[in-house]
Amino acid sequence: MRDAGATQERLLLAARRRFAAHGFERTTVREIADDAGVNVALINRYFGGKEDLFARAVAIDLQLPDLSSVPQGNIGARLVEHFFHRWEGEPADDLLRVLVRTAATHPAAAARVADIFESQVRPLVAMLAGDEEATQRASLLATQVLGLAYCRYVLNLGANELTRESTHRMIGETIQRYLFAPLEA
Amino acid sequence: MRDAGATQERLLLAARRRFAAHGFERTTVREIADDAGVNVALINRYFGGKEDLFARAVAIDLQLPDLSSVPQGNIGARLVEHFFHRWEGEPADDLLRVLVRTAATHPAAAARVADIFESQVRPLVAMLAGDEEATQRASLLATQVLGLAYCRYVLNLGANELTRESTHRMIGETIQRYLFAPLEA
DNA sequence: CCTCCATGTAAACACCCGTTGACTTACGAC
DNA sequence: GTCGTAAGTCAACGGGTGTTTACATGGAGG
Repeated sequence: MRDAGATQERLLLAARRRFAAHGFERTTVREIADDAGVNVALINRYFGGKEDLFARAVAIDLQLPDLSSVPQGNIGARLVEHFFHRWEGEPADDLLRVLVRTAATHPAAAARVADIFESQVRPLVAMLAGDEEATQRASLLATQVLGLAYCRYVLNLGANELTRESTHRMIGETIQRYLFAPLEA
Repeated sequence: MRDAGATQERLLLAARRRFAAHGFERTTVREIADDAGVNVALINRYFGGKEDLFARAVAIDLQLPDLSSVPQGNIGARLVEHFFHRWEGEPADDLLRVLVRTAATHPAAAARVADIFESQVRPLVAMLAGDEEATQRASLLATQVLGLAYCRYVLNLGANELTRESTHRMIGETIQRYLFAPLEA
């Protein structure tokens, strides 16, 4: 009944939920502790403080799919499918939302997004489209994917319209273009 | 030297700057008052409180350009040009940044974005592409434009790469597709 | 069964922030 | 010139939040 590891996990889960829903500044450590069903002081005991808990909560892996066996013409669609699945499929859908929401106001989260971009997205794009234009293509891709996440999962803007099949296709084609279409006219 | 209107303007300007740079929760009314060179109490006297000052600070008009004389094939490019000019050209570039940054965590700002979307973007799209698919096309457009703003002006993600001429063209083509390309396969 | 340490609790501390009310100062009217 | 009112200042209050310290508790080892 008294398990330090389990309580740490419950605190992390509650923290991600709160941070994802209301951002860093608007969530209090007491709320998180209440959600987890433990005392507030344990946050400081186990993580050091609110900031450290936050850092642990946003230590997220994108789990980008293996695209080595996907035909080049289908990669855009495959990526969009992956992202939608990632955002809506699992119950722990807060994993990425917390990042997109909090990165707007919390420097550490913004740095984490930049890090994910550098270490996970850019290498993948480089592998697909070559090193030369990888940074620019990855930047373009980021604007569309993060924009989708920002509108749909942070602002709930036009949420009803963004799940339709045609939307997947339209955005998939955009990703495809950003990856492979010639950059110069 | 003692001009109520002028001090209110100075307070609004300082507020927009702070809110744009650090979001709503992380900026204090004392900072704003100091920037404006006046006493804190004036914020409450003139605006009622921090929330009301914020509401006034984000009362922004998109100033979407008149597209009636633009050939249909150039509308995407024209819109992208307008957005880049709007974001980078003027000194008061905080006007939109404050919205995109704060909407992630402040309900009033999120509501304001939704309102701008409904009252300014959707009608324009409806005029260009017809009422039938206007909502979906406007939603798609929003994901790309807000994503660009979010990456470039909130996160500073790949900022160096996103100003190039080719980027304008790539994103302009995306806008063009979201406005006019057939939605169904 | 007793003891000891990790686990968890409770209360208080220290600080910051938004707000308020009483006070002071400048400017215009007469 | 003086008087009144708007413009601006000052200091204090009240609430909330992250953190800390001292205390309680439960379970494993002797």
